[in-house]
Amino acid sequence: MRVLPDVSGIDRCFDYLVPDELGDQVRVGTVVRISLHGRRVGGWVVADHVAPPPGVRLLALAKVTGWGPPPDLVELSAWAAWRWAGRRAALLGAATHERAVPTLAPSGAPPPVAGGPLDGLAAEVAHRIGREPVCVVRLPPASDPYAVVQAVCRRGPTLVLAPGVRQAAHLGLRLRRAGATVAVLPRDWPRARAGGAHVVGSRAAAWAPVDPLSGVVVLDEHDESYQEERAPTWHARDVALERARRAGVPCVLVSAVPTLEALAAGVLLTASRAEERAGWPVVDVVDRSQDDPVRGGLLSERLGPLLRGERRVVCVLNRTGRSRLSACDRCGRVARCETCQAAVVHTADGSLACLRCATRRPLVCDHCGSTVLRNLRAGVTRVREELEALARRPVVEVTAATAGTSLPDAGVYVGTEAVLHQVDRADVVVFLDLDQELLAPRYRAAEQALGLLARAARLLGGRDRGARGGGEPGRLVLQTRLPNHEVVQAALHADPARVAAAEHERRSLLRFPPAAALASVSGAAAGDYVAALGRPLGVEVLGPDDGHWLVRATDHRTLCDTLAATPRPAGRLRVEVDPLRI
DNA sequence: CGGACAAGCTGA
DNA sequence: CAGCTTGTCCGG
Repeated sequence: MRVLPDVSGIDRCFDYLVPDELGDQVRVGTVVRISLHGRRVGGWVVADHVAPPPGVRLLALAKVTGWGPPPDLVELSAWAAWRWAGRRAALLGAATHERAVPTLAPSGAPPPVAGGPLDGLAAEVAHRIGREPVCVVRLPPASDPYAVVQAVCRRGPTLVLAPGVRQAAHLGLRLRRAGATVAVLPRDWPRARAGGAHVVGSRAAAWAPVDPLSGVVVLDEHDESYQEERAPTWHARDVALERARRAGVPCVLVSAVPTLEALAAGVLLTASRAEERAGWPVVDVVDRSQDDPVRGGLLSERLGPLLRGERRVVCVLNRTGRSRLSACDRCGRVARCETCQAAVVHTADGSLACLRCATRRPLVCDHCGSTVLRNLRAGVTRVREELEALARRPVVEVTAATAGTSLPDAGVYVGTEAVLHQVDRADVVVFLDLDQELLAPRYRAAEQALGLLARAARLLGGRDRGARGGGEPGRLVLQTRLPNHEVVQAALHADPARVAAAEHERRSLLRFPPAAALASVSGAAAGDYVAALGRPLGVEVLGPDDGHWLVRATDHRTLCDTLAATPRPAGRLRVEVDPLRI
């Protein structure tokens, strides 16, 4: 047996003998313990009937721990280790239950899923998945994707991915109520391994066993939580696509705002224009291009009546703290750090702090000594105070720091994008400074901004939302100096294709994914590694920028072959293939 | 990763 | 030169 040890720092296999009494328990994927260099470590069987290298005396496996991934996922882990330039053990770890699984309960095989006739887009999906390997279903934010899931599940055991554990659990419940056998990952891993069940889960479930795999659905395909943040930075959507391709089964990518990666992978199916419009809220564009940039502030006149009513309002501002940029009211100079010249932020305790080098100083202009500083870029904490004055009712601040705590009930919330995860419904969502998203110095900024708008749209429901909210449609208010930006126009016209078209052109021109393949290389050993890459045809190296290099290649094959062919120098090194935030 | 072993440094 | 640290190598 060939075994890959689960030890960071060892990314190679060793051969062992299988004792006769364990023979029937050991197959490709089995989790075992082995003696390696005098110590006992865990590992996976990755091949059997191997010819060991000549001249080595084989040891016997020390123990069989239990069930691991099936052979197809063991093979997929080798592909993913290449694709994301990482250790194979990290991927096999994702494909394995966290606790030992010594035995499996026998699987029954009851009817996979019940349900009535499908209509509209779901019927179209049911029809097309027979002939298209990959379908991209653009479902407006307020639409329920359940019928699409159902359409795929009818074919047999299906892998369904949702961006969060909550959504996955909810979906599992609905499928069960419809009479299906469902394993909700990670809890029901042993049941999934036994086979005959649909499997639902979040990112890691891309590695869940499904037997026999009959189809794959990825919900909210654009959601960035599908990418693992630690290296190897594998993406559940791409793992799902490859799994489906290898198994020869359909893969359905669902999103209100499909990524260019998804659109490049399959055929696009959309609802009718009328249906798509109905699934987006009413959008109010507050054009601030004529407002004074310094004195205008973040709260336009349009907000007053919305805030003072009875409606539940969520305001989004992706800046924490009180002020991210201040200028002296007397001499007009921007407040900067005297040590490193970065802009200083105004902290809650009333001092100025540099986020780059941690220097602090009192609230004084370092040029003219004035103590009056004007707030040019208010953060959430400051805006909460201003909103409360304007709304004349309590305003609750929500940031990533308040996640997991129960939010106080209030009529108005203000927060970073975390507020869109923590509040589950709203009558009005206001993006106080959408330009910050539109102009963010990241190549995916437009897609990411539209993703935020889609998430906000889901809190609001469609423009035809029924009984709840007193019949008034939800409103999405966008404060911007760029009213003609394609992201604003896409939301306004419920037409995400406007962003896709503009982005496709831009990324082709600038050679950003999916028009090229990228990897970000950082860490103390990054320089040595990048030097060792050489300059193969079709590969270029950019940087370093702040200790990060970018490796760009014409396609993933070229990029990943080059990365795989380069030995890793000693020292810290992070290779991030397909970085989302650059 | 972590044990083994070798080479380098310190103090008597 | 013992006793310790630091570095490099390698595992079936």
